[in-house]
Amino acid sequence: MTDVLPLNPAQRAGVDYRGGPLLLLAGAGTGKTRVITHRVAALIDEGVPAWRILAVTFTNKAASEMRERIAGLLGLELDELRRSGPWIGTFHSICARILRRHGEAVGLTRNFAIYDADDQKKLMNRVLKALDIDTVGFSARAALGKIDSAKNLGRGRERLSEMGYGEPIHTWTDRAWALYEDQLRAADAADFGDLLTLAVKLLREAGTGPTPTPGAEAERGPRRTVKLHTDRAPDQNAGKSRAVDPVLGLRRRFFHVVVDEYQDTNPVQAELVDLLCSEHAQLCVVGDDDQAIYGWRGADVGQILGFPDRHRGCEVIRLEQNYRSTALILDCANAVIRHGARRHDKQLWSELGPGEAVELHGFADERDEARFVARTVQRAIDEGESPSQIAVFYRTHAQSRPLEEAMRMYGIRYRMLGGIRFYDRREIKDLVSYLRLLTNPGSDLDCLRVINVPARRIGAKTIERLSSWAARNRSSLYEATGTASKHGADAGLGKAAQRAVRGFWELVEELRELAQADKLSHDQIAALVVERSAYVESLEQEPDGDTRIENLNEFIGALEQFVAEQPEASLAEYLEQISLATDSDDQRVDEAITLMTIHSAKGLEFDRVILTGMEEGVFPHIRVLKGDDPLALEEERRLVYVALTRARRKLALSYVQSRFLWGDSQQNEPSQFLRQLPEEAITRHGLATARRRRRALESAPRKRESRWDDDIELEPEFSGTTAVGRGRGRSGDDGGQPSIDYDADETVQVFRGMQVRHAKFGVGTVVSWSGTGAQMKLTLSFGSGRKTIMARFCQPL
DNA sequence: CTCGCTTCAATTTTT
DNA sequence: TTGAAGCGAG
Repeated sequence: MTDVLPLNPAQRAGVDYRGGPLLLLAGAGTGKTRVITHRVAALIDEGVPAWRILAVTFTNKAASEMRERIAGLLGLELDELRRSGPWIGTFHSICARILRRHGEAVGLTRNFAIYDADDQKKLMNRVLKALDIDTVGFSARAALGKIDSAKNLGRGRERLSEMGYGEPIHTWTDRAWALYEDQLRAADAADFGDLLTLAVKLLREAGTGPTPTPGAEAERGPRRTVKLHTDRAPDQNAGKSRAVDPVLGLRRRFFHVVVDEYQDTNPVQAELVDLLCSEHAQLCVVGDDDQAIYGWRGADVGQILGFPDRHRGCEVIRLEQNYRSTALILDCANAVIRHGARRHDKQLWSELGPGEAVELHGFADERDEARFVARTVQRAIDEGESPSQIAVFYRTHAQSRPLEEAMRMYGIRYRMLGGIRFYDRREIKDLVSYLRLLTNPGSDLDCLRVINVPARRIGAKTIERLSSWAARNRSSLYEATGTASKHGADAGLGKAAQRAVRGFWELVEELRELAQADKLSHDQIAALVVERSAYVESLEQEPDGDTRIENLNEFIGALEQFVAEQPEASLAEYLEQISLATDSDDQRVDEAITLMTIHSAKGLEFDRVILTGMEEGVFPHIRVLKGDDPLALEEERRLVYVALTRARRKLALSYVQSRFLWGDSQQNEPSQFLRQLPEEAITRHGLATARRRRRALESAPRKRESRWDDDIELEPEFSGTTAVGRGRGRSGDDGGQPSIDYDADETVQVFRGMQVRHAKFGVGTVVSWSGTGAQMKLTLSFGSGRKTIMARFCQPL
């Protein structure tokens, strides 16, 4: 993390090598980011014009971290670095940037919108309806899945039925795809796949031409252009006598290209890299085949494995010294990954000493597991560990709920990555749709979304009439509202409907004029949308209205900040940032621990990691076990590896015997990956069912006879129920409920998670209790912290 | 036209 | 269990 230590020889080589294509195989925690940032900084330091440098990362977070660190190394302010113009971003953001500038050729204006998964699904549903496709087993999701995989392979609207998706059903997909694509273009929109495909198409069709060599400008370029070129990027002095095709210019622009997480690039992305590498550019790709976990998104590990073959004279440098984790943790990670096939061989080692053994815990069910997690976290925080350095992982989002509940019950602050994003909230999407409609009235999807939000008496029937009018007159839905509100009888609308539609149209027109007048900033426009549409008033009527209104304000606040930071940027560019944002891009909250899937943990590290749900069918996932793709299991293995190598000092894994998931409870064996952990690196902690647990409390630990973990010693301590029935301690699930006497004639059962009200502190949740009757004290968790209070001062809710 | 009800289907990982 | 889509009553 720090840049205080000197680079080790391999890292140094990665920074300094200039002899051609370079493959940097960087195991987890080997200082990969350090090498990349030092490399870019060194290039700039050597006089390579910064705008000639392209660095591609996997997440926006990684991109901003890289920017900061490079700026730091060069002693520049972030703004100075930005102005000097290196391109640092994710594939998607770089493509979006290219398309904003040059997208006309592929049918996008500079204000095009980016459709997220939700938008895509809505659009596809409309398409399927329009085509009258509602065959069983043909969902929008399935169609989009096929289309997306095709796009990840670099195809654009070819016939899926001819692409190896041979089944008859895909003639439907062909038709659906064609219409879907038409609708996207008509709406001036692109989906995630389009960003890549269209950018590649653009670049590919820009043709080829002579390419400048690095340094050519300085050595033999015409004097006058030297300055121009070395000082400023071409697109920053647009309009200056440059006859060259600007897109072709892009292909010749970069002298140094660095790609991070190369193991997770898919074929389109690989082609994009090639297209952006001018003939003499130095390409440096960095990655770890052991951490390839995006095969399902079209990424191809073959890309990194075969890189040396595809690039003649390629230099391969291996980073194998791990600076992150202690040795026992690495032993586990190495052991699991060693079972994998098809990988560049490497062995991570660490000088940090053995550290603590990796803990392996078994539980009866997911609630026990969650309690264990909460208690472990609580103890760690009590002992001074920083919550921001603690993470809990799971394979799928579905596993998060019991964990969240346990956190709330214990009053532990947490944040969750990858659940419902802030920008996915209904109210935010509504506002965004309004904003998109202002810049882009052709977007039927957005029009559809807000035409009756807040409810203004425009229902399905009216919308249907408007759409068919629009279809007949080959206009957008929004245009139709405009016309219909003037002479609405054309569309067959009744008086009331006409008035309602007119109201909507006038509202949007007014807002559009204000937006186009350029007098108001984007955040002011957004505030105006909310105000004029009376959205807040309608939210006030709803159950969770307050929260939603707060969210809107937060959104407008964020927009205001964006305007302050980038006054020149368009609204479309801000909305782009939103579309491409992930939760992991959010700022780290210091006082909260993090709950996330392993996929979103990629690239992160924590002092303490708890990996939950290590069961067959959960991890490896059931779809992998049932499917017939042997490579899928390998990807699960790599996922385990990624999870384990996130931990710096403390690592615990847990599994349960019975898990309630998707409506019913399933009994699963411990994950096969657990068997691969070396005994000498782990300590085992017991599993017990609820019944056995009680027995265990009475007698000393003993062996059990189940096929389940014959070798596991029962530990009465493990799941926090030792004090059941004794009326104290952090317990209180099954049996032996203690009670509070509130009044002579009223006794109330106490249970953990129970909500009570205190006159001064408000509503809190029972975490634990001690004493009985009038002497009983409750430990309560309030939003602000915990308090221990006499039970008789609390009211049950 | 809206609202509230029922039914039904889906349920990995994400830019 | 959840969410979305479909249906009928006011």
